[in-house]
This record gives sequence, structure tokens and C-alpha cells, in this order.
Amino acid sequence: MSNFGNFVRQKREKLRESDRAYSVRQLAQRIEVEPSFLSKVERGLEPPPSEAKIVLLAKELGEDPDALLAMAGKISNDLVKIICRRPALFAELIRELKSMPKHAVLRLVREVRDGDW
Amino acid sequence: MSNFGNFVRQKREKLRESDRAYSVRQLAQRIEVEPSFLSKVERGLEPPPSEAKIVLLAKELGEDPDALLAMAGKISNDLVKIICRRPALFAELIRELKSMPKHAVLRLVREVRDGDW
DNA sequence: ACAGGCGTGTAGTATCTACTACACATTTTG
DNA sequence: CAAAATGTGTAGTAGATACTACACGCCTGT
Repeated sequence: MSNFGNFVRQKREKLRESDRAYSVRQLAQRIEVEPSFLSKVERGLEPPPSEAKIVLLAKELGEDPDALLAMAGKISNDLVKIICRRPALFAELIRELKSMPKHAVLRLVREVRDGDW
Repeated sequence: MSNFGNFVRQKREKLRESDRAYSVRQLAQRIEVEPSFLSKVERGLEPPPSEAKIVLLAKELGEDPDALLAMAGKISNDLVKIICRRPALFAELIRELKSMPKHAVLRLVREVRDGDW
């Protein structure tokens, strides 16, 4: 179930159809890893790389870094810091929202963002 | 800045005043680590232990596991999973709430919990 | 045809994580 | 005062993390 690797490979191959710069080798060079490493990651022979590399990868693939990190089971370091400042508060909020339907959470996000509450 | 270690030591010593079972050795035995390890953790000579041990420790010390984990810069695994299921959504919500005053977040938590919104 | 780029296989490694095992001197308790 | 319990120092370790280095054979463009 290497969701992460499969996703990266698919995304990269799609981009490659119209841009030769999305070969394993060239992309690997841009995110500063060895080609063989990226190749293995894409095929799930290696676990996903570090947070830093995943963020670079997301930028190259035009993906949301948080989403790509999530596929690797990771959470952006800045989010971790925010949560760790008020652990009990965020823990409760997140656990409550777990069982909420998507649209409810979305509404909440919108309300908070717009400040009309 | 070993916040974690200092906190554990203080808490343990306070409990020990009225309960002999809160010696380094006995507490270590209960959370299933070597006494020398707990000793070093408390003095910041070793980084905080694993999530599992921290949770045991929190229970022994009568502390909120999430709070103790946060002192170690960690987030409970179940929270990570919840966030990773809707990464973009939670990422935005958390980043918005970062700059919110405490009482505002608290109110939000209460509203969500009570479902009156 | 052959130089270059391509994906991938094998092997190896430095650093970190999360501890254990044991010995030691000191303090406390019966 | 002897036995037991206590805190701590030194040394070591299995497994995970996050990669590198290099070689190989295949395919493509000129």
C-alpha cells in the first residue's frame, strides 16, 4: 500500500508527457536526491523521504505540501509546533472534528477564516 | 532547555513527598524502563522517551498525556492519523487558530463539543 | 553507430532513536 | 550495624531513518 510512491510516480509521469524535465533523474536532481533513491521511493521500495524533500517534491509536482506529507503519514513541522503550544485545546478540538462530516468542518474553517463569528 | 525532564522530575518529587513509590527506581519499573534511563531523561541527558512510555508516565503522574507529549515536541499518534485524513482542511484550520487569542479558540472548542452551532 | 540520457539493482553508511546492562557509592530502614 | 533501597555514571546496542555511490543495460536522438 505505498500510496505515496504510486501517487508521485503517476503525477510525475503525467507531467512528463509534456515536459522532458520530469524524468526520474532530472526531478531527483532538482529535489537533491540520487535518482535511484527517488526511483525506489516511487516504487515503494524505500519509505517516503524526509519532510524537507517532500516539500520540495510537492512544489515540483504542483501539489499541496500538507497533502503530500499526509500521504507519508507526516505533519508539517510548523503545525506540530502550533499544536504543541496548546496541546489539550487542539487535541480536544481535533478529536471532536474527527467524527464531524466534511461539510461541517469546512463551514467551521470558513467561519474562522472570515472572522464572522 | 529540557523542559520535559525538569517537569517530570518536579512532578515526581512532589508526589514522592507523600508516596514512597515515586522513587526513580520504582516509577521506572512501572513505566518499564531502566532506572538510569529515567534518571537521565529527568536531567535532560537523554531526550524524552517514546510516545508509549510518555503516555504511561503521564498516567503515573496524573498528567494529561497530550500535554506531556507536547513538552516532548510530539503529537499523539491518533491525532496524527485524524489530521492526515484531511490534511488541507486541518492545516488551514490550525494555521488560522494559531493567531487567535486563547479564549476565542476555547469558545470554538466548546461550540463544537456542544454541537450548538 | 554511438554518445547521452534513461530507469534501476546492489551495496554501503552516518546519524538518530530508544533503550539495556551493570557497577558504584550513598542513603535509608529494620 | 547489616541489608535493602536509592540515584547515577559508563558502556554498549538493535533497529530505524535517510540517504549516497556506482554500475549496469536499455533506449533515443543526431
